[in-house]
Amino acid sequence: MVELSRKQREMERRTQEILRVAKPILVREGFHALSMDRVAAAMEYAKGTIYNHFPHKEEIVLALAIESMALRRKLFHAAAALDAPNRVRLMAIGCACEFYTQHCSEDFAIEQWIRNVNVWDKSSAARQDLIRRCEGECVSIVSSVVHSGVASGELVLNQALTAEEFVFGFWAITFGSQILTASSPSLAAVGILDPRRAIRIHCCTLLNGYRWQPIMETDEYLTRVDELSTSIQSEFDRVRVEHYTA
Amino acid sequence: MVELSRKQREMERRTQEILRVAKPILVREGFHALSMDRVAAAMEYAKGTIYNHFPHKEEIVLALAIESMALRRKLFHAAAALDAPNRVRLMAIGCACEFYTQHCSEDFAIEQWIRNVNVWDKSSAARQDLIRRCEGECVSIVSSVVHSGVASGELVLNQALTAEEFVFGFWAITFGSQILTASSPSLAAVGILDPRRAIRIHCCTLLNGYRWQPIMETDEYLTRVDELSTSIQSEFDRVRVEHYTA
DNA sequence: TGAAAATTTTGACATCGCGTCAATAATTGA
DNA sequence: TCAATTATTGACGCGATGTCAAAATTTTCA
Repeated sequence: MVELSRKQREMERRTQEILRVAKPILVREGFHALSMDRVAAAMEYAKGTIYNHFPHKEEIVLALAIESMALRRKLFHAAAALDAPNRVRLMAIGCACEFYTQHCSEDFAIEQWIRNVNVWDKSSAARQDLIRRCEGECVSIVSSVVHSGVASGELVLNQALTAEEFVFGFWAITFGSQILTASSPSLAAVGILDPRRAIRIHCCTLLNGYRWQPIMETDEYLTRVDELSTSIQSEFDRVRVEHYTA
Repeated sequence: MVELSRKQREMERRTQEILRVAKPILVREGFHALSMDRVAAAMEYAKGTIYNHFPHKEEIVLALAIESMALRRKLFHAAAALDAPNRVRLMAIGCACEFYTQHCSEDFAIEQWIRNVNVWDKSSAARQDLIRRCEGECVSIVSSVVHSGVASGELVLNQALTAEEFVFGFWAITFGSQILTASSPSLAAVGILDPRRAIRIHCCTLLNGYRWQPIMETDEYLTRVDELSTSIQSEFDRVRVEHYTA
């Protein structure tokens, strides 16, 4: 029915509005500051109405995380779609990770909330499923590049690792370095001043260690990543803007 | 004065008792469940008395994290003290990380709380300093092994990376994989069934990529890490038990 | 159209946790 | 012994959560 559909659209529109109100509170003032009362006040609705959309604030957080992860997936997709050698496409996905952390820092911060047990356990199976699927798709995008590399003979994966386990290494080092950079109290004090550069070098060395062709020297790699990062920036920007305006 | 000192000792004893009560609540039921009222009730003191020891629960969490990180440092120290080639000592530190995550899982979980901005920002500069120092010491232990490797000629670090930046790569990949393993919803679904093994392989490849001598093949490395892990287990256990009984 | 039925919104309410602080209890010093 | 000092207590104000009966609004259908 048209009427029902209109109501559903209105409902959906307000759900989105709740998320728009909640996001800056969560990002700028933290989970604690995000209260149903406050969201309701900001929207000029009663608290009960907000509870009609989300059973608790954890569900709001997961809904926000789903949007954030969708943006990540789009960036990964754009990077993998590059018309370039497979190793370069993998580098481009690395650039996507860097772009996401730096220029979509709110989304990066929101994404981390899904790792909080309290948030995760309290939220609905439906949203948990969406998260799982999106994360799986991100891994798939990367592993498809790895599969291409194997298919084209640029990379030989002996029986020791599957493509997904190969990806896991880069996932871990990228994710780990970004979390540590964002949250480690002693990083600068200990002499790690440019963690991004360090990790780029490690990724290059790891790829060389697996003999992914063409082998690149550190300096060459750093230069190429810089160029790649610059050249792909506008495409990433386009994806981001489109994501936010949609 | 003896009297004053006795009082101080009693105060200190009770501070410890608070931590002993708080730890299982935090670990098993989460930050939210850890309330001052509950700690007070469990200890049969009034809430105000607990507030004489800690100004808020975040400070309790940081105090617990300091203990947990001290245990990590001891394990790192034990691993680095091994009478073995430098590359093997580095492997042993990797084993220490694995041991810590698996067999000191409560401490591993507590450690992560320091990365929560709300917890971190709320806590005292004194405890923040202790955390920073301990983390710095952990990095130092690892980088001293790297320095040994460089000094003995087993590893050539060109001007691209400092020893600390070198360490950062292994820190990131180890930390990242352990967080992902503990909290990533899609890991198993995506086909990463033995993340620890995958990361061991990645670390081996990375070390080989940097040509840290002696170069090891994957299979040889996996076997040696298994042996090493088994042989060093009892030492780690000793360190852990001593830490808990102290 | 209009009135009954269904749906949505509202905000008061019970409950719980935080952090404070004046009152109370315990300890110390002389 | 008693005044002074120090430590403990728990009631209190505040703010957040999640619920639910009452009120308001929308839909249905004669």
